[in-house]
Amino acid sequence: MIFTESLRKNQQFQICYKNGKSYGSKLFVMYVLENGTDRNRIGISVSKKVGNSIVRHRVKRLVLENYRLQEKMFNSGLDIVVIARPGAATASFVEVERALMFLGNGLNIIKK
RNA sequence: GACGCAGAACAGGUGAUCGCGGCUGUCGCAAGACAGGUGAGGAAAGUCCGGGCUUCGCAGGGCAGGAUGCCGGAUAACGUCCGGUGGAGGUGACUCCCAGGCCAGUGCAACAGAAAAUUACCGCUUCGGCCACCGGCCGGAGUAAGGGUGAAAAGGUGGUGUAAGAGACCACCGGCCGUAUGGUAACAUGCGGGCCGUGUAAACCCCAUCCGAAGCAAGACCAAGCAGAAGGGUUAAGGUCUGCCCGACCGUCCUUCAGGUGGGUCGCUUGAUGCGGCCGGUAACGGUCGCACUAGAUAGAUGAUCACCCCGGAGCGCAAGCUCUUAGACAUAACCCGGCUUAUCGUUCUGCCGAACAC
RNA sequence: AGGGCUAUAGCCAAAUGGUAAGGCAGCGGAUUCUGAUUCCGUCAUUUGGAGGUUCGAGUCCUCCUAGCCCUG
Repeated sequence: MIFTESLRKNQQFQICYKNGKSYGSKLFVMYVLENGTDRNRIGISVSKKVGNSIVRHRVKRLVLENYRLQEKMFNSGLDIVVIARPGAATASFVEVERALMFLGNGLNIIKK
């Protein structure tokens, strides 16, 4: 991914939760915060309640793959945190794509 | 043939496009770019055992504690595996079993029952006395066959015997002791004696064997950075060995508050390794020869889309086949091995069984 | 990585291997003109699941399943 790094430290997640804007759908909750750089940072959080290791890993990959394919459509300079809800365990690639577009439009971070 | 039993292997495949982590090569001061090749499992899981490895005051002894528990073997070791013995199940192939010791000691056995371990309620027999028609009552002695209770009642069944009975005696069965034979042993079989305090050690416990502790966030090195203060103990207290004691070593240690870092390299994958042949062994396994190198991430790399084949499901059809649908089960390495346990859609192969079913 | 705890009626929970206490709630009844209070009665067929030891397991043993906690 050209414009994007990943969020790693718990502290960065906490800052995003505290100060960022949030929007939710059936599958995911998204937090967005401007980070003051020209690059995006994305963090994906999948809790144990969603499923076992296989399921959690798959959800993470689906979200990351979708973001990668749609990367150019997003505004830059953002910290994005995506939290999976239990319904995401059985979601397909297309369903994840729709959910992410819906959340992006709701937070006004998609380029027209 | 189907069903069944045992064992082994596999865990969708191929192609195209986009994408990720190591490795190698080329270019580049560097960041990085390009190319090639490589990249999860039978359980990677649960973390239930065992070992390697590393560190610790690396020495040592005892108690406590824990684990194992028929016999023999395999192994680095094991609670694992293999072969036997005994018991249980099945027609059978075969499968299952924490299977030492209540004649060392202590404890427990509710309710019922006379009695739950040196028992006698209802009974049975006999002797004496009294009342006296058959017979009954009281007392003494013998006895444990029968009844009833219970999960379990002092060997069982049948007979001899007797006043009534009793392993008192006899036959068979069971158990114990001794002995002989076979077997490395557990044990089996035979002979003789002879009938003896029930069950529970997944109750405490006894006996035999084994166990130092912690864990790759172990541990080693490099770089960067900071600031100390207060209180307490101080020759018997402390020093990462879970507890206690002895012994030996060190010379300051502990608590609270405050401050700094939270980066990198190694450990890190060549190993009790895998595959194949031959030899030894009933087997587990061992020896030897040849070939192979097959993930090493560090918030943690394998995914997505499309097409075809295969598999599963549904419909049509005598069948061949066609159409539609679904992308599959369980489950993601984190120092490494040997096991165990648990989850799992299915497919294939090998050997075996014969009660019932079909031909 | 290492270690510990819990699971019993809708909720809170007790029980030495021997009849699954008790309270709250619910339901039915009594008392009252009606309601509250009070009193009586009722409510576990699977003690988280599977197997074993035992004459007999909530309890003892083994293996699982959930949930929670501690240390680094």
